[in-house]
Amino acid sequence: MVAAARAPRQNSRRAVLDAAARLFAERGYHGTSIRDIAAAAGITPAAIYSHFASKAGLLVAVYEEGVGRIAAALDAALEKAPGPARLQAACAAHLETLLEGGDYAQVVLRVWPRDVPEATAQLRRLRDGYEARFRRLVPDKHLRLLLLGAMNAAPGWYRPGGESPREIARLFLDRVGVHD
Amino acid sequence: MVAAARAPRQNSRRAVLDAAARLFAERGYHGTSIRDIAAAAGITPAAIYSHFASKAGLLVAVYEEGVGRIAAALDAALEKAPGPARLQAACAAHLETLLEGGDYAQVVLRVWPRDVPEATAQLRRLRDGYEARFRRLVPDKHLRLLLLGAMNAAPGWYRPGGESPREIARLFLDRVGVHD
Amino acid sequence: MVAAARAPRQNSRRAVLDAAARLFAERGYHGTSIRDIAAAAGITPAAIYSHFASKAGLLVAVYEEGVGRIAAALDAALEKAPGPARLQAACAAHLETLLEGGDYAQVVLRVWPRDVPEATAQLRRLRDGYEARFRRLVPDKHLRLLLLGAMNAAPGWYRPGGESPREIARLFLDRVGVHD
Amino acid sequence: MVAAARAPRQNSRRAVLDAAARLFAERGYHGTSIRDIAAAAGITPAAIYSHFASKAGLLVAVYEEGVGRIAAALDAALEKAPGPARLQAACAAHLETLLEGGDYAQVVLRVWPRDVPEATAQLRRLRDGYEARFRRLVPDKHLRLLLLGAMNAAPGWYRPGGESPREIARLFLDRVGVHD
DNA sequence: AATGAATGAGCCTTCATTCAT
DNA sequence: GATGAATGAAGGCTCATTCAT
Repeated sequence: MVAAARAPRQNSRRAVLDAAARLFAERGYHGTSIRDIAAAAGITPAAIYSHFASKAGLLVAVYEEGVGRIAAALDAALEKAPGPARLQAACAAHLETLLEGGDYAQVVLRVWPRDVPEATAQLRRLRDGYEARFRRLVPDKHLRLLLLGAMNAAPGWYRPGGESPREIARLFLDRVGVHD
Repeated sequence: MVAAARAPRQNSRRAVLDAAARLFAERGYHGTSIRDIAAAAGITPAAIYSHFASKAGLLVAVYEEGVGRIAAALDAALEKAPGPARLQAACAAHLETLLEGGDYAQVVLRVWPRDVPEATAQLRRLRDGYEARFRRLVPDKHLRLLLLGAMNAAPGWYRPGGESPREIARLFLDRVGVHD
Repeated sequence: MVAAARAPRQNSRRAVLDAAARLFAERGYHGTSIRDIAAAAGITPAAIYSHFASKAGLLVAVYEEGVGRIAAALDAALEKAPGPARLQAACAAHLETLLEGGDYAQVVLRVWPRDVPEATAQLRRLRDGYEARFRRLVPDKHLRLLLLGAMNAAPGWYRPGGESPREIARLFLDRVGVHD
Repeated sequence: MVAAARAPRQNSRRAVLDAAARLFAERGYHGTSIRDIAAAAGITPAAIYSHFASKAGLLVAVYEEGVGRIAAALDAALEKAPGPARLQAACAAHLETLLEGGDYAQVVLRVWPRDVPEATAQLRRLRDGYEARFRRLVPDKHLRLLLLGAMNAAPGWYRPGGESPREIARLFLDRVGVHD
C-alpha cells in the first residue's frame, strides 16, 4: 500500500498528448521540439516514440482530439437548445471551446494543415469534418464563412475578463441580424 | 552608359525580400530557412546578412512592406469612393490585396507576431498600424472584428475562378446589413 | 491430441534465427536492427532476448549454424568422392552451399569478424574451423588462398541461370591445373 | 611569417577525406559515424557538410579516389612492363595498392555497393570501371574471377613481414600456370 | 556587397537493451 | 516465453549566424 515507488509511469501517453497540445498551442508546431514535449511530460524523448510514430503523428493525434472536443461541445449545445436559439448556442459553444476549452481545440486553429506537409492530408480531413457540422447548421455559405472566420480569429484578440465567449457570440450574431 | 555591362546583379536586396515574402507566405516563418531564401534569391546565405541583420529582421522588413501595401490599397480606394460606398470600397481593396495582391500582404496574415518572440513587439506594432485604419472606418468594435476576422481567413478558402474579392466583400457586407 | 490448439508459436527461436540469417545476409550486421529481425520473425524485440543474450550473440549463433552447414556439405561430398575427385567434390559442395545453400552460409562470408568487435574472437574461431578443413584438403597455402578467395567472392558476381556452382568449381580448378 | 594563428584551417576537405578513408577502411561504413570522422579530421561534424552533401556522398568521394589510385597504379605498372610480364606487373601493382597503398583502395574492397542503398548505383559504376581494366587484361572470364577474387581477399589474411605483395602475385600466378 | 567555410546548438529519430508485469 | 513501455546514447543532418578574404 505504501509502494508506488517508481512513480506513476502509467498513462504517459496521456501526459505526452497533453504536453504536446499545450506547447503546440503556445508556440506552434515548428516552435516546439520533441525534447520540449518530453521534458514537459516528464519522460525521455525516445519514450514518445513508444506511443507515436513521429512528431507529425503526434500532431495528428492532438488534432483528432481537438476536433473531437469542438464537435462534442457543439453537439451538446445543440441538443439542449431548441429551434430558434440553435445558432446562438452553437456559436457560444464554439467560442467557449476555442477560448476556454483548452489547448487541444486551439491547436486545430493555430496549426495550419499546410504547415506540416507530411500530415497535410490528414489534418485537412479532420478540419473538414468539423466544418461540415457548421455547413449543416448555416447553409448560407457566406454567412458561414463570415461567422467561422471571425470566431476562429478570436484567440488572436480575446482577453479573459472582457466579454465572455457567450457574449461575443451574441454580439456577432446581433451584427448579422440574428437576435434572441 | 558603357557600364552596366555585366548585369550587375543589382538590387539583390529586392531579390531577397521578394524571395522571403514568397516563401514566408507559402511555408510560414519557421518552415522557411535562410538557405531556402538565399537559394530562391540566387545568392549566398551569408550575403543576406549584408542587407538584414537577422532572419527576424528580414521578416520585419517583409511585414513592413506588406502592411504598407495593404494600407496603400485601402487609402487609394477610400480616395475614390464617396461617403456611403466607403466601407464597400475598403473591404474590396483589403480582400483584393490579400487574395491577389501577392506575398507581402499574405505574410502579414500568415505569420503571427507571437510566432517570432524576438520580433513580436515590432510585428504587433505594424499590424496595429493597419488595423487602426479600420478602427476609424468601422468604429463598432464587434462589427470590425467580424469583418476583419472573416476577411483575413479568406486566403484559407479562396479559390481563383469563383467569386472575385470584390464580390466577396459585397456578399459579406450584405450579411451585416450594409447594402450598396 | 486436444492441445496444440492455438498454433503454439512454437520454436520462435528458430524463427528468430532464420530471420536474422536472412537479414544479416541481405543487409549486413550493422544494416540490420533487432527491430527488423523481430518484425521479420513475428515477435517483439524484447522477446529476442529470451533466446539470445545480445545482438552479437545472435550473430554468433547464425555463424555457428552457417559454418556447420558448410562443413556438413563438405564432409558429405568428401565421403562420396574417392581420391582424385576429392578436391573437385569439395569445391563444388562449397560453392553450392555458398550460392544456393541459403542465408546462414552467406552470413559467414558477408559479415567479417572484425565488423563486430565484441564477437571478433568467437567469429574468427568459427571461421578458422571451416578453413582448417580446407587446409587439410589443400596443403599448398597459396593454392588454397587462391581457391578460397575466389570462391568466397562468388556471391558477388554469381547469377542464377548462368554456370552452376558445380561448373564454376570445375572451371576454377581447370585454371589451376586440376582436371577430372 | 610567424602568424598562421588559427591553424591550417585550409584544405580541411582533404582532411575529411583522409579521415573518412581511414575509418571506413578500419571499421566499415556503418561502423563509422560522421562524428568520428569529424573528430579525426579536427573539425565540427557540421563542417563536413560544407564539403559533402551526405555521409553516402562522402563515401562515394572516397570510393572515387580509391578506384582512381588502383587504376593509376595499374596503368603505371603496365606502362613499364613489356608484353609477357604484363600480367605479373599488373597483379603486383594491384596487390601493392590494396595491401600497402593505403586506406582509399581498401575502402573499395571493404565496403560493398549494396551496403549503402542510396549510393549502390554509383558505387557499382565505379567498381565496374576498375574491373573493366582487368577485363581487357585477362579476357578469360574465370581466370580473371579467380585472380581478382583471390587478390581482393588478401587484406583479410595478409600480414606485413611475410611475403611481399609482389611475391604473393608471383605465387598466385605460378599456380595458374603463368611463370616469369 | 559577397563568398566559402566554419561553428555550436539543436533537430527528429533509431539504437540495443532492460524491466515490471 | 513474451510483452509494452522505457532508457540513455548515439545516429545523420540542418539551423542561424560569423568571419577572413
